[in-house]
Amino acid sequence: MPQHLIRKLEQFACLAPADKRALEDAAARKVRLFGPHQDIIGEGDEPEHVNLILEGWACRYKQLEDGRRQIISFFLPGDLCDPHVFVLREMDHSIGTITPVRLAEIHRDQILHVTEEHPRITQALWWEMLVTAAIQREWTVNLGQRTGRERIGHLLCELFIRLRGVGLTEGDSCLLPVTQVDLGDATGLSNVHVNRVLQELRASGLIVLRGKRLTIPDLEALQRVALFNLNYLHLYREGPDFDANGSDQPLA
Amino acid sequence: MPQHLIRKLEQFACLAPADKRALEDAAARKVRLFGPHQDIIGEGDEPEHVNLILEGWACRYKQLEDGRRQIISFFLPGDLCDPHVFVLREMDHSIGTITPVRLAEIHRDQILHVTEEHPRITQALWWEMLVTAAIQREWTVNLGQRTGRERIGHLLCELFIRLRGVGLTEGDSCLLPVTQVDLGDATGLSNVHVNRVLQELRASGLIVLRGKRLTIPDLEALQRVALFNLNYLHLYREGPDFDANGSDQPLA
DNA sequence: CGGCGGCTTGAGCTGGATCAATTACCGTGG
DNA sequence: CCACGGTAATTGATCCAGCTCAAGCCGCCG
Repeated sequence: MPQHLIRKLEQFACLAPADKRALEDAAARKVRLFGPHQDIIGEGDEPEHVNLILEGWACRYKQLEDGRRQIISFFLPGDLCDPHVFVLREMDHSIGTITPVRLAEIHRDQILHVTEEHPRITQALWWEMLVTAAIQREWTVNLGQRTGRERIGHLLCELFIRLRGVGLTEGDSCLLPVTQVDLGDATGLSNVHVNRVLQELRASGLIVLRGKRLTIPDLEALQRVALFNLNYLHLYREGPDFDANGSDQPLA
Repeated sequence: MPQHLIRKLEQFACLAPADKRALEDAAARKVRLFGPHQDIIGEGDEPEHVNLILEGWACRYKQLEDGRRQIISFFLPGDLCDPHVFVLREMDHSIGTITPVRLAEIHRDQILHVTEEHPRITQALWWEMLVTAAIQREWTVNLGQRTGRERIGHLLCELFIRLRGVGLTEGDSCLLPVTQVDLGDATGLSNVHVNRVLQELRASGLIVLRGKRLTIPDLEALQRVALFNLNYLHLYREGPDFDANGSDQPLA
């Protein structure tokens, strides 16, 4: 079931068949379905388990008292919503679906068990946590320094490359099941302005966007326009003989 | 030496004397001094150890090719710069000082050793990592949704409360050793505009700022103006009989 | 005393916001 | 097959928060 997670982790580590089976097992215990635009967990709730997105898109968001809403990150298939969140008492933000979502609820004991038995997975989850943090930092840069066109371009690059990492692109295109309002909430722009920026990107041939399908004919060109530097996604890969046992896991 | 770190962690967990000794020991091995406006580690470098700020202010930042610079987070005394960073091959951002800084370089094995022997510390470091991530998310909201005055107000609230947590406030005031350019780089505003916002906050009596000393006569008022909600700092505290052994550590 | 980094202030400009329609795109029921 | 209703995309017009440029000022240090 969790092919996407496995595929993602394999960008970093080589997992043995037993590792994969352990992940499959953990993700099969409890599967839940959500409709579009539904909260998976809300601010103030107590997190009880780790959610693994199996299918569909979701997002982390925060709403200010006066209604302004910021999307803090997108969750794509294969993404884990905080593999450790139960250390904290309550959620300081919400997680909601964008499309219909199928997810696996993984109990904390499961996580504990899997990571105890499978050092490669532990190592790979560390990598995934650190990359998630790096993405969050990059969003800070995006919102703080980039212009509208750069922000949107950057976000599209990131999403495309992340989707590619879990096998959800076809050639130079992918699905982009978000509204322009969502894009605005993620980039700190108004929906009207998002619309205009998208037109501009279309007009300069940097993207093709029809319905929910995004095509990026020349990814490098878009990256250039958006000042997108791949390094923060840390997509190097350890050698095939990589063995997590050989390198100690910090904090573990 | 690492009183600030200990004090910070004690906001969350009760540390035994042995725990504190272990932290003191780890932080005493290798101490380094930096001048102001110096890089501690740069983008592209390979991280070799964990840095613990003992004294002074530093920041994480990222510079775009054309010179635009975003401060991604501030490091205050007691802050750890990524207690796990060596999982990644190279830095995707830089860390630089603001004031002169005294820091402890902690070797990864040290961290490993301390966390193996001291579950309460492990738990507390998890808490600190998660709060760091929450702060990063809040910055995303800050940059994406808040107005200039709200952004600056929010940042000042956050810094004040974090400083208070490590014992570096005196009553309603603290040191704020950053330039207005720095504040601009952190909030995505121009230095000129930062200046005007500060004037405005001063004029409305929300802050007193003379030289490097910031006074917040009415913190709640400033919080209200900045739409600052304390919850993301997770400053509840476990009971005095809290014992990390009783609650499993995830991923460990 | 002169130089320099940082703070202030003024003036004019603009990226992006807001407000207000209008139009395209469904999915649904008749 | 079409009419209907709701959501999302688009367009136009106007406004403003925050930017840029430029100059002056202040305090500190060599």
